[in-house]
Amino acid sequence: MTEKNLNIYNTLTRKKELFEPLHPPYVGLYVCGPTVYGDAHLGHARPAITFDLLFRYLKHIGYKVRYVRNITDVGHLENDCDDGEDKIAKKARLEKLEPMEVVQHYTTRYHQDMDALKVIRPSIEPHASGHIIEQIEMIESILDKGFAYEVNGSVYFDVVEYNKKYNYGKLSGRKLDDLICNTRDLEGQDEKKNNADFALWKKASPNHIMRWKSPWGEGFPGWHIECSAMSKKYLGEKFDIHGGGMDLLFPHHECEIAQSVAATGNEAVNYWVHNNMITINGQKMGKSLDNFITLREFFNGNHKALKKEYSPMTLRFFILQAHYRSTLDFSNEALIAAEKGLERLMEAKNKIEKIEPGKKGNVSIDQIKNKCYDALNDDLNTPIAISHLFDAVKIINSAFDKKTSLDKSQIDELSNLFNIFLNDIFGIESSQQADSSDDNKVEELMDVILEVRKNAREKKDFQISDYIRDKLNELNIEIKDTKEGASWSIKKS
RNA sequence: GGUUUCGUGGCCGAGUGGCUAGGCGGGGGUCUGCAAAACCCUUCACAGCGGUUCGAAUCCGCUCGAAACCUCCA
Repeated sequence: MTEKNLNIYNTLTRKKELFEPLHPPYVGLYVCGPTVYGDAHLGHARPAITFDLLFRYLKHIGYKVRYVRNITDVGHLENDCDDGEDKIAKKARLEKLEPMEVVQHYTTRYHQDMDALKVIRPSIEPHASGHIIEQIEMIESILDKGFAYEVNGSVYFDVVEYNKKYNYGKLSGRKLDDLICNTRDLEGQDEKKNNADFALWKKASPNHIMRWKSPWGEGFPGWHIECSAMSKKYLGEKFDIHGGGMDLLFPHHECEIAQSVAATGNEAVNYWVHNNMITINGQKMGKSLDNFITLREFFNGNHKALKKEYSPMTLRFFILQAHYRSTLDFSNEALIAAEKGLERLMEAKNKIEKIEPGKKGNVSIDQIKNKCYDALNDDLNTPIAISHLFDAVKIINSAFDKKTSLDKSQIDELSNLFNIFLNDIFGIESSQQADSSDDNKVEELMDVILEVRKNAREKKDFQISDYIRDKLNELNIEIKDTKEGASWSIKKS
């Protein structure tokens, strides 16, 4: 199909590297998913869309991809909570719900939001709570290898011991000595041999709701073990790509490396890929900073920082217009700009089939296509690829206006270009679904209205024709008079 | 304090030794009954100071400023 010369930035080496899977044509991809204790915000959309793009592109260039993205429903400590109660448990008590009820609620809503963004669901979406046994097994093998110790029903990873044989900090560029000196004092710290050690298993306090039996008593798994255990289970001891947000680099991913190496002796991941943050007023949008805007709020415009609502496709396009390793700053202006740009792109796409074929034009669609592939092969450079699609927009518009001419094969190539890149790879789809039978009625109705208006215009009765246009405009239906007659579309705002 | 990044035009964002990024906005024009759309033209740039080089926004150094991580976070 195409040359598989995808280059991807590997955080481990801090370089762009040619992507070569361990077992072609199969590719194993693991991405850290959400902790389901609240609605997803714009920040959550970034890794979802970034790795959706990678998933789509890998498949497009011919790989068979198993994409695993976990749901974290256990194990994250609340920072203001002294008894080691995890986030899910805390929320559950506040709302007097079963923890699993909270998990189910927010998982469903997460799925709805991701579906709206046209994020393809992963091949496997394992829950941490469903893999307690696997996590316990992994902890046992780390204990067996002598890289962990048990204290009081909790098990900690012995970073110092591990660092004697391996290199703790290789991913994030940290040195163990600095870590030991610089770590803050936290609850339960006194149980650890060293500050830098981290929990593999935590003993549950009496009021802790989420608890499981283990060889060390009742408790719950540590902060990082789920990803190691589940990636091993579904992708093997060694797999190709592990993704996630940059904020997970340390300690989460660093600990994952240590756990896998300690348990199996193998470096599990070949390529570490990290997306950057979305910022708001120059600061990371995040749960703890309380400066986040949920996806639902974007979709319906219900947030004081939003001037209007923004469609899922606008958000998707907004995210794709920046390179995934750059920070992306949110603002209404930027989103409106993205919305308009996307509209231009979509309108051009819809015009392709209406172009009348003529003489072969002096443009190379193939060249644009190759440039798009080059851009994506260069560490998924979507902004560049999109800029080439805008070049194609100019070609389309000018042919549609009969200022230039394209032959049948060029028109087909354009259609193909947009189908491949805009739809298949970028996952941008028309937000106007024409799938219900009601829409046919609307279609017929609009034909009648436009016919009336056309007659009025021919009689130069512009009062009537403008009245129709203005009234429809009030209903968010926009009329455009082109040389081929009037067309209508529903405005998104 | 340590680790890792970044600082591009009115806004968002690519690029990274010499060749137009792109989008949005602003200005002018063509088209149109008027609009809208489209098309054409146009404006505004690489934080500062040194250095390397025939040539730097791009490499190096310093200064200033910002962010992420070091604690749950996408």
